[in-house]
Amino acid sequence: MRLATWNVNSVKARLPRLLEWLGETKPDIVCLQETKCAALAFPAAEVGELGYVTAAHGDGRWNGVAVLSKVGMSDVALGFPGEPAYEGVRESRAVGATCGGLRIWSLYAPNGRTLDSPHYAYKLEWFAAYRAALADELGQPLVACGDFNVAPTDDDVWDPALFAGSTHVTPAERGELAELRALGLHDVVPTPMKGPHPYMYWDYRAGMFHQNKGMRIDLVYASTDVADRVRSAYVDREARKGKGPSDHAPIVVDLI
DNA sequence: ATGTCACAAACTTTGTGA
Repeated sequence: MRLATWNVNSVKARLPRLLEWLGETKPDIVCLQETKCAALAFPAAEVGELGYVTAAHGDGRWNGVAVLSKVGMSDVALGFPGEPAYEGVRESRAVGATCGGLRIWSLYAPNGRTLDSPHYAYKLEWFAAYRAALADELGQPLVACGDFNVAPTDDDVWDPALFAGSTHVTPAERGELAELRALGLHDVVPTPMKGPHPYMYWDYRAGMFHQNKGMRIDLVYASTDVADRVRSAYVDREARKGKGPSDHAPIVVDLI
């Protein structure tokens, strides 16, 4: 069983690359984030030709998440109970589905913007609400993965000093990850394709990818039974190269 | 590091978000 998660930064803009990558990598289950696509506009027919069924949750211009599966799909959940709204709008940041005997969540956590922004408070509330909702789903093989917009440790950013006073690295944000792990979830850390750090996000600007100034903010959190089945996990940095990439690379996890 | 990219409306340029 091969599982993947990828923040594609617009599924429409990335569609040729996504289809090529799916054909080469052949994951059984794929979690996508930042599809930036209304649910009805998702290219389900195109991925369908490769054998995937789709669960898409989308607003249109911003956010948007999806699960693709070749191994069946049931119990699709668009968002989760108690999911908070931002400025009155419940955004498309979580989609759940049961595929191939696994409970899967594709997550796109709020960015937070700045520490004094209402978006930061919303980010922390969103994590707490997700954790509460997930408590009802424990006891089955489960994977919660996607763009968490939090670097778990200082080793997960290229220069921790630059992040002083910024989002993504605060004790409060890292505390939310710790609370998720306290539910019995395990951080499946992928192997980097190059260099010592399993970064999968590099800003488009300033040659950050070339200099490997990246971050590990996309995470795979797996229940114990699933974590015990992990044979390998890697960051596919090849997918970040070339013309028209996302600013994130995919993570690929192989389960026994 | 603030050097790019994607989107949509104000639509051949700008504002927003990341």
